[in-house]
Amino acid sequence: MSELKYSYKYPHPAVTADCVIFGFDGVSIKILLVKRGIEPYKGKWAFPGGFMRIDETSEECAKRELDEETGLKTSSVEQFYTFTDVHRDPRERVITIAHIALVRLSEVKGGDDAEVARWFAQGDIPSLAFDHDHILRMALKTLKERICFEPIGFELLPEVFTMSELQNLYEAILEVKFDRRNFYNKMLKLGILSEAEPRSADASRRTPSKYKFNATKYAELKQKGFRLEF
Amino acid sequence: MSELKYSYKYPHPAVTADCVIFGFDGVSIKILLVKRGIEPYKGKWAFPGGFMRIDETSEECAKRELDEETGLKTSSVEQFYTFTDVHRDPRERVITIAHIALVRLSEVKGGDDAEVARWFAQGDIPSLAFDHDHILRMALKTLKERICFEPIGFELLPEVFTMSELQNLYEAILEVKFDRRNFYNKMLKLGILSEAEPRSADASRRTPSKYKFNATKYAELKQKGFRLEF
DNA sequence: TAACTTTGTGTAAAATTAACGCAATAAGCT
DNA sequence: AGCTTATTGCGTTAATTTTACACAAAGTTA
Repeated sequence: MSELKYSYKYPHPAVTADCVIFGFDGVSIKILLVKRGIEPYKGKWAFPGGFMRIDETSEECAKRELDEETGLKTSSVEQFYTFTDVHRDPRERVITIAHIALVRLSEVKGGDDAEVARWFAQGDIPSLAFDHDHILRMALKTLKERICFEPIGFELLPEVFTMSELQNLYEAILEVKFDRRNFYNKMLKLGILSEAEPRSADASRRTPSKYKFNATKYAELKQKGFRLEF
Repeated sequence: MSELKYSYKYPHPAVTADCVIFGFDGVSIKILLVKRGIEPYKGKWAFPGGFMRIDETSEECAKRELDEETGLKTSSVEQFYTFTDVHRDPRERVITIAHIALVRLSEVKGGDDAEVARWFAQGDIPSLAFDHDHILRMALKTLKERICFEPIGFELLPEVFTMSELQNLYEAILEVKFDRRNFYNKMLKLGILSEAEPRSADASRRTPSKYKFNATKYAELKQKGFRLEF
């Protein structure tokens, strides 16, 4: 009555997919963690993730685990590094394909059990299970690099946003400060923003213009190979 | 007398590490392929690689396979993407962690069996085994990105090189042409080059200056976070 | 020998980036 | 209500960087 039904000539590592989930509340970056309910590292916070099934790709696995553990559904899931340290899991040899997921906080319904899944501010992350501290460092580094090549920010912002929100996002991810007016000019000149509404006449100075992401224009730019410089 | 000695409760994919090996002959990029001696894809060209052992990381595996299949030893091996398509190997479920290796052609001794391993010019690659065509496309894309952040070129060039060789390398990787004088100025201003010899007095105009990579200066630059713009 | 290539060293114009000014007006405070 | 502060749109100017070429010396090729 052995439960070990799957046998191989050579040892096979287990393969998992983990998800580093980023959100943005208009001011700072948030990261979603789940509290582990079982050993090892029971009670510690970790990234959602789990064992890859034999008939799914790592991205499919990451999305499935994300949904199962947090109820979030997002199309923006992409691998960024595979962690293969021999002793990263005390149970058996496990390698994990780590993914970055971007979700719109504005679309997240608050129904989650806060004891199980919680958003943490970037500077407020507790020590994590497994090698997830290491995974987090790599994820943050990757996010910084990607934001210069792809307008990933638009996956984090609501459909319609202000220039200040966009700037806050870039500043939060890149950990720098920009001059508001120069940032404004640079973004507009890029051409990947369109004004959401034609700025109503009664709008006063203090009411900011609303923008949205222009996917068509971005596709053209991407074709030529562009890069955001900061 | 079953040979299936390793058993698990759930199915485990096999994990391999593959190596896309780049070399540079002073003019163009070369890629090292090995001819497969066994099925599947027997007789087809492929990247060196093989199954990861249970006690080694993917990089250790990549280096070991590289050595075993081609006799090359290089320290510059780094993963760039993990390929997880469900049917990428007809035998069983195999995911592969793909690596980029950079080797100095000047240090490669020609003793290899040309029937088994051969350098191909970049535009001259035959159709490859498995999903290795896909892997190659990704590797070339990754190389283009990395060369803007790290002076990986210096792993491909001999210890001492001329400015033209360096420019040829950048042009080959990025598939663009630069103005010779502007490239020269930009590279010198960066400060990561030192003159190898103080340009002998009898050297005529046609004898180019020799440079080498200044690792100290690069470390300083890297600290600040730099980027090569092209 | 003539035509061409390769190398070192420039320079001037064009484009981009960085730094900052200012007025209008909403919001906060007493 | 009156005062201060913060936010937004729209500029300008100076510094820096990028781009496009010029030219002479000296090998190489035909």
